[in-house]
Amino acid sequence: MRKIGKIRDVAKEAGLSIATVSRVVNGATNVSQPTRERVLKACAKLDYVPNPAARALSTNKSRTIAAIIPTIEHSVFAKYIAAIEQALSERNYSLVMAISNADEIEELKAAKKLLGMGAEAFILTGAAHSDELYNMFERRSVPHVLTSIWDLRNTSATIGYDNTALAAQAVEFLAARGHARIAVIHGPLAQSDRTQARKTGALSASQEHPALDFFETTLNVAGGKHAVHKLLRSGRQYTAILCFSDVLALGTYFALAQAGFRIPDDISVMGFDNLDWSEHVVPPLTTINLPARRMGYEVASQLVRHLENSEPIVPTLLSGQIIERRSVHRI
Amino acid sequence: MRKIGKIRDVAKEAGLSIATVSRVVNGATNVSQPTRERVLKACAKLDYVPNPAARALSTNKSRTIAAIIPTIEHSVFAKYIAAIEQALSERNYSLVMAISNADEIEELKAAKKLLGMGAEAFILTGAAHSDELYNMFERRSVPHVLTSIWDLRNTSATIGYDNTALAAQAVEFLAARGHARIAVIHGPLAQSDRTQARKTGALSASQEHPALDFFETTLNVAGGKHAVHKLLRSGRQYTAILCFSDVLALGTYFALAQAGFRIPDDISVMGFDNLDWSEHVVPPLTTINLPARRMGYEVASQLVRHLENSEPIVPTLLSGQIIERRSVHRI
DNA sequence: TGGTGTAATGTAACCGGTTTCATAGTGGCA
DNA sequence: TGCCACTATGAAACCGGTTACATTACACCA
Repeated sequence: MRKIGKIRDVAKEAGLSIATVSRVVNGATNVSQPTRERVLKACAKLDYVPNPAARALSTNKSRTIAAIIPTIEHSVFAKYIAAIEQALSERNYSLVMAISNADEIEELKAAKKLLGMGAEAFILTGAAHSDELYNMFERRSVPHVLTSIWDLRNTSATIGYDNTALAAQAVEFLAARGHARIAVIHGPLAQSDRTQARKTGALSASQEHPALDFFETTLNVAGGKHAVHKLLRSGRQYTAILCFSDVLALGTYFALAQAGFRIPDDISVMGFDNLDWSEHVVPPLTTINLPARRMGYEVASQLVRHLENSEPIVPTLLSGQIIERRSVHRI
Repeated sequence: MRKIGKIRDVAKEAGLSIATVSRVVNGATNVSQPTRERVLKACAKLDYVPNPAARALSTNKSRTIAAIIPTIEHSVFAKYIAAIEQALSERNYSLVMAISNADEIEELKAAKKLLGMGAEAFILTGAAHSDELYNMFERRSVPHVLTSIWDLRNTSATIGYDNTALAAQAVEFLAARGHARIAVIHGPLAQSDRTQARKTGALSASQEHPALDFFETTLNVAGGKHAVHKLLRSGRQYTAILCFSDVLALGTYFALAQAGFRIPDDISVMGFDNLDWSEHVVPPLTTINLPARRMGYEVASQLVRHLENSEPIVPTLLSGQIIERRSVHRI
């Protein structure tokens, strides 16, 4: 097993100084062609890879960006993280990731750790974060962006959707198709300002009509099922169920099937997210497309541009659209 | 905005040497209590956080472990990654992640980048990796473990399941319930040695009886649906469908519903993975539980123990079990 | 009382790069 | 031929920690 060379070894091997080796490795232009080749040959021979810590120490740059997400076990976040990783990778940055379980304390702890590990910038989800976290970012002037939301009044840059408007559109969409009594199923409000925003949006679009009843549950298939059971037991007649996540809609599909309801003949169902399987359920799910992948890509590339060229981070609204499929019926 | 202090500033503030500050920060025991307190106060006052690059440079440790996964958009990987992250986090390590899209070239590129970013160890998926990757690990003696598989003959440590045996068990399970003609739906063989192993296992358990037909498709809900369409068009009468992933099983459920088949009365369906929604589909899916979370945890903790105490990495078999629910019918 | 062992602290070398600045070498031009 | 401008290269300072080793101070004991 050959010994792995350091820059000094490479310099010795090539009969040059370490400064020249460094120049070649970093692609400086003021190196003559023959010299460059000698260095490259020596590098290859010694299997040289620059020590990242040394490099980070002297340049004061780690080329590492941190993302903290509430959970990865919801495919909308998985898509989003995949896009971030890809975008960073293309720009030769690395992603360090932590999962907060939608808990501000855990998030703060994770952020400290990631900062202490050299992250140069942070990608967060939503607007709700501990003051201490914001203070820390402020004091150390750590660039960061809030995603999945779009809010120009926020002091931090936001790149994401207008959850309020989108939920309002969904309600309007159902109302326009004659639905007057709608059950809304959503995840835990306490854990997600985005869910809150959607609820607000739905309410603002209804104004008594259509009538909206909200059912809070856990954000998974089981939660969707439970909510439907509850809603069925309530005895009220709903003509449509609006789920604030396709995952809940999937649970809704199964609970309704079990109870003998046909979609959309007996009751309509609408989702939110447009996950990759949404068009393949039966009947295909009418939902709102959230460009999670584009969001991840956008955040990552803006952050890199900011770090490399000090370009400002511009708050960006990503537009969602209603995807009409077969699960909503016109009354 | 206060200036963030370096170790020298802290030393000056406390009226001590940088060595003492370093000792306190790193929890060395040979520091007197009053001194420790003075240092801590100075640290707090200057908001001191050790520079990770400097630390990594002098200790030659980055406390960073890399994981390369084929895709994150399959929830079994998401669960697994979440567990890795959690385990590493508890031990004060960081996770850097890359996605290979099941492509050896991409994987190699990612590994180089992550190594060049300071990863101390690697977590890979499956056994199929480029020779160059193995050589690189060899030359630089990078600790690594292969997951999702278990193979004592592999020169690298493996921590995972015995895919072959598990698939065989699944076939035996169906055979024992009287199924003589089984359709097996699986993802792309070329991309996954685990899928290949499962196919091998299924074949070894059948020996002509039960008869097995294999349907290769994409690894998602749409793929499951397409495979079922094809299988239905084939005209053969299958009494059971075995899916090598619950995701495919979900597609199968919808395709069968669409075609007017009832599960399990008309045809049985069995899955593989036991994703969190598998027990909530209707009927609840009989499947094989793969302890993805435990696997992630195990890999991460073994790797950390290896890095910190040079403990050897011991290949570990994680047992999967058949979870019998309602989707398989006894003939 | 002097010697010795031990605990607490300081000094300085070192980790492996990048980068500033100095210097050597070269060709062009008067 | 001598000077200049410019390119290619090298020497050394520096990044911010850790740690081996030196030093100091003090308690204990013969």
